Amino acid sequence: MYFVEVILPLSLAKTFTYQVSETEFHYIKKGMRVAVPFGKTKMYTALVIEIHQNQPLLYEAKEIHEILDENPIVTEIQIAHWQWIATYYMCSIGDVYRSAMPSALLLESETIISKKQDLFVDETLLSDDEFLVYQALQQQSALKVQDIIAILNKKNIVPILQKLMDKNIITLQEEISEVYKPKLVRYVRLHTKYESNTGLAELMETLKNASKQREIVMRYFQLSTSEKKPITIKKLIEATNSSLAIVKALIEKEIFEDYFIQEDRLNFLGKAQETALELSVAQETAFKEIKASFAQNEVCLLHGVTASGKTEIYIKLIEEYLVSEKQVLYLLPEIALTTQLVERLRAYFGDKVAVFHSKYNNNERVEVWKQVLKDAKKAQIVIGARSALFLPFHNLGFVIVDEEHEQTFKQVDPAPRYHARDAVIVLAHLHQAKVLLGSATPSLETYFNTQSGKYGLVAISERFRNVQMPVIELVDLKDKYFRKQITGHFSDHLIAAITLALSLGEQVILFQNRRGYSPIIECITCGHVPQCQQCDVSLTYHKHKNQLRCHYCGYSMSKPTHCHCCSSIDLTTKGFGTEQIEQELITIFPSAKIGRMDQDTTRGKFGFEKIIDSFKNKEIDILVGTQMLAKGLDFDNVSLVGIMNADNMLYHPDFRAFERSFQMMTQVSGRSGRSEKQGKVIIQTYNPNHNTIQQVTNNDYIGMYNEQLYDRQIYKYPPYFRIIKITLKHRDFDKLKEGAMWLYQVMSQNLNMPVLGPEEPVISRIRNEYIKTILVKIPQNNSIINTKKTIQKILNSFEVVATFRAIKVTLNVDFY
DNA sequence: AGCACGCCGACT
DNA sequence: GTCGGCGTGCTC
Repeated sequence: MYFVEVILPLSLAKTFTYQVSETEFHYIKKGMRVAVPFGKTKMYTALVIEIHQNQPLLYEAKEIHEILDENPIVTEIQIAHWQWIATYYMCSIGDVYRSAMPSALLLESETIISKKQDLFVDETLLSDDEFLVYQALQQQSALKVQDIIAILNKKNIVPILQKLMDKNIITLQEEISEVYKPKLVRYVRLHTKYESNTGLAELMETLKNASKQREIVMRYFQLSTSEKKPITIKKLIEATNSSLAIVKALIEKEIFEDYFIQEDRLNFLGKAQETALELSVAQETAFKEIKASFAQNEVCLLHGVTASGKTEIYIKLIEEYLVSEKQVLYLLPEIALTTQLVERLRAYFGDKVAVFHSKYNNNERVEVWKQVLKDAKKAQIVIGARSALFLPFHNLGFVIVDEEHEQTFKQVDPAPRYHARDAVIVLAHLHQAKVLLGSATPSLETYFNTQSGKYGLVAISERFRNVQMPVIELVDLKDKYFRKQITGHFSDHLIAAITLALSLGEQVILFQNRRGYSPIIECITCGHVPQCQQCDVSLTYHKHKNQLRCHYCGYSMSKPTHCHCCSSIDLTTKGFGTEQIEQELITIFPSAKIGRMDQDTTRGKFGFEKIIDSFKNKEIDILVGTQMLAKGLDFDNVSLVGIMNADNMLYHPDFRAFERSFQMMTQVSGRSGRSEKQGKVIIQTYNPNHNTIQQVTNNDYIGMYNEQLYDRQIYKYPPYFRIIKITLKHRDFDKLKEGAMWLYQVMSQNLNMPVLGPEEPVISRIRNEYIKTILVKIPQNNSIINTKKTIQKILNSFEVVATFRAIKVTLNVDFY
């Protein structure tokens, strides 16, 4: 007997065993997909990871439904990598499988309802609902479950279908349909009967009274002789300035016939334009140092100040790996950044560059997947956000993780909650490839690894083309308020600097790390603050839409005219966001053009690009935005960056608050002065003497690193301790509290390390679910693997307790 | 994750 | 009396 071991795209810890025939046994290879029945009704796309002859003893294995691939579409390295992710991040392999594969390759079955052939139905015996379904089936031969739900306007349709089955009127069928659709382009050619010369004369004769059609035919001949290649319908219509209807008429008359050719979606037609790339002395030195470092270490950190020209070094390195025919992966924190970079890389590498990220549609993703799988030239360099690391590389030689410190590399929800930087280092190790991490403000962990000798370190301390680092000036808000030198949220100093920059035709960026108008609306009389009904947060005021909105669940209500508590009409706002800054700018600088960039203005597919483009084209003088601004964008006409309030970042209840504040302020400052002129940065703060702010001002990364590292050691945080966060959620507060306490006690008794909690997070209720968290801090010298095993065992016994089973538990390893 | 099975409240 | 709510358990 023959069996295969498969992974299912479900959050289940186990693999499953299915029976196959002898022929199938010899055909199937690891990494192929098979459709399998699972449970009573469902069919899933499973992935074969083992082929064996060990019959399961406790159950009878079902047979697979069909084999979906001719060749493996997942490599063995990938399967090994997925298994590492599942173990390390404590999730099921099914979770990894589901998020790693483009969804078009992972099909679920759908129930198709169809009417039995040639039957006589006594319609009077049908209920109303049954009759409606029966009637619908007379018009359409097959219906989906969703269709029937829509027809009957009911959620539970199973009983009705059951009755129709009993009456022998319908049958149900499970169907898996391929979602991936190759792109087909429609072409025309002359019908075969006119190919001969006599046929041609005959054709002209038939068309002598149809001038437009005749013109098209004539034009077709011209095109086919001049182009010497097939002609698309689109081209023919354009060339003759006619319409599809006329061409269709010709096809119907059997003068033309149409046919389809499959086309590749990943067609970049441009050619590499730039060839010679000159590195500056500093860049050249760094380039050589990186190569030297790769002789020793698998991973190297390139720590270059903002605008030090890291991209040019990346390009030079990529070139070297292309020569040795290796695949290159370039990871970026944000999709929005890809456009700028893709253009730049394509200028050098032409059609060898492929792009992969989650905003791509399913078909495009499948095509990138297939190109990478066959090690095609047109996908030799892949640029993508974190999910690109799941592509089926065979021959990976080099990985770049740009802006390595960015939190967006860590997936928060859903599982697998992996960190792309760390996961890709493991992947590179499996391929024996090299990894270059790049950042102006490296994460503490990474820099720590360079200090311990685990990673190599290469630094660039000067900007590209000798541009100077910006001057950073601090404005003491306390003093300014005392002297009444504040208009809205702007100090006189900042206003003067903006005025100067505008008068010189230069652009300004203002940074405020909070969207909306103001985070809180408060009643002056009774102090009441409107809260979200479902979450434990106050509602944020959005002036433009005159709404109060919850940033956690999206709930919104129109702005109240009076206090819901005491009916007073004296309402005031507290705190401020980008929207309010924008409003104030309009009154202070009425002639300036002002743009805003935050989650609210960058919705939609090209929202981000639109704002960036109009800023680049100088259609915007002052750009106000949130942290999106900090993400490695290049503008050369920005001479001033203003940070509206540095303090709200510093006092986040998070052990990384200072590190993050440093990174964010340094990155935003880096947007200033990218061409010959030295840029300026103005930071408004109530704490000008705060260490972190001083470190930003002095561009003192090492100072920040040493100070924070000391704190991390004292307070038991990474890199000295690894942290696993366990989140518990339930609608019933008491049940949650009891369960969390039980879990905490068992864990602190069984784990020989700090266990903290159960704690209520700052936002302790979201969408009507209460939340508690427990933190486990694993010291450096402890075995991470054994600790995770113990935690898993404890969680298993937690699930056995009936009252706790309903509590949702999520695990987040390295949750920062 | 789905989905069926099974036990209790609100309707004809 | 039934419809339909969701708690529980299983899926090779």
